[in-house]
Amino acid sequence: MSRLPIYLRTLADLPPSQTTCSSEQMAALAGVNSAQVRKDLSFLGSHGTRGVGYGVLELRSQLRRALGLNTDYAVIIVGAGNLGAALSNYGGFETWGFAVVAIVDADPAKIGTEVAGIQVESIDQLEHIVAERSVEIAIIATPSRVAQDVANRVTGAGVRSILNFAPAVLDVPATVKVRRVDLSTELQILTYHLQQ
Amino acid sequence: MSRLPIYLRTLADLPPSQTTCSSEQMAALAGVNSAQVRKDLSFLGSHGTRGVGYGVLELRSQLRRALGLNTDYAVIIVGAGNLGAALSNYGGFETWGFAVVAIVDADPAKIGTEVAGIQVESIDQLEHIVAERSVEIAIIATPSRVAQDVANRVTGAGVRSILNFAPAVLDVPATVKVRRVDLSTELQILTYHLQQ
DNA sequence: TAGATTGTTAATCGATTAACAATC
DNA sequence: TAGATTGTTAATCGATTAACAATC
Repeated sequence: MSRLPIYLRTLADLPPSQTTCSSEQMAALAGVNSAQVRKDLSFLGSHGTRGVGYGVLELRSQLRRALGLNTDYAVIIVGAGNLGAALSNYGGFETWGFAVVAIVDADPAKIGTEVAGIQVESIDQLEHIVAERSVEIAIIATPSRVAQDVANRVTGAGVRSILNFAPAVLDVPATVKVRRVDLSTELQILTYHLQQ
Repeated sequence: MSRLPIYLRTLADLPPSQTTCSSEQMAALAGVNSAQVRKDLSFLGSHGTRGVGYGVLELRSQLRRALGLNTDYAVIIVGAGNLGAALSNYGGFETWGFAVVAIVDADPAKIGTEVAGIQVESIDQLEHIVAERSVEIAIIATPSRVAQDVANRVTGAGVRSILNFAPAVLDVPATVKVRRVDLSTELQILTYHLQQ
């Protein structure tokens, strides 16, 4: 196992009201095999007790550490259009340790307005903001036309992780990680089952 | 292979200016192994010519058929907030055979306004719209609080595919397929590599 | 002690890839 | 014919799972 399986994230949220939990229970919860759960947990340096199960509190903090949920990551959103606004308003980020520290846009009419309680700043400030606020993740929510430009600028400024919502393939240095959320692909996958 | 690999979709868009294309070229394009390309295409009932490659036009139409890109799917967007608006404005849907036939919202202030050239309708009309316009896919872009309610209503109305943007797990009949786009998970995956 | 559950091995399964005869 | 590329087999690789001794 080179990388932590993502299903473990659901277990990082286990209610501590239950003091222990068996691999069988966790498997049912996460929809995987119990042997897999035991194997993955043992890889983390397991702390189960035979005949009893795993201590939930211990497990939670262990998983959170392993999954990087204890650190806060500073996020910049580039593009204050509908998508940028939707992302800013999205409630789920803080829960998982992401802090939106800036929203920037190129449109002078948008600069200075508030989106989700954050003032939109000028894209001219991008490099400055990234450096000053230790931004680690950039979310590109611009038209595809300018996505590559933005990617160049954020990577130039030192960002090493990009979440790209623009329907465009970005060309970045190998050290930069890009994840693309392609809404069409998501719909595509849904249609597999429509065709029986 | 139980299901068509999604990487084939990139090949369905091959420029027909090039009359033939080798498995090697396609592999480079899609970032997979050439043997895999040949195997998958042969599964579709292959039409390559040894020593030459695959006919691009033939391949395109074959892939489009196999991937279901020839049919048009009617989509309803539930929620005309920032996310709903972002999705409506998203240019990529039509390209892949999805037609947004309605946007509905519960807020009377939003009903009647235009989003991406489509008039927002009342959520009261949901069942009526689904039936009348043969809606097959629902996109849930509402607050999580009401997501389950919406899911109940759209499945009740006959929708069998849901793309869920609300950070909530939906409880639906087994015959209904739900895909959840969880923005936090996407960020999560990005952070794996931040931790070296 | 008896029952439950871990941790780990070995078996299984499936997916990926190398290799090459077939053949354009 | 010579070179290129397919289609497919067999080998490899990795991931999943069954099974069970260890042990709480």
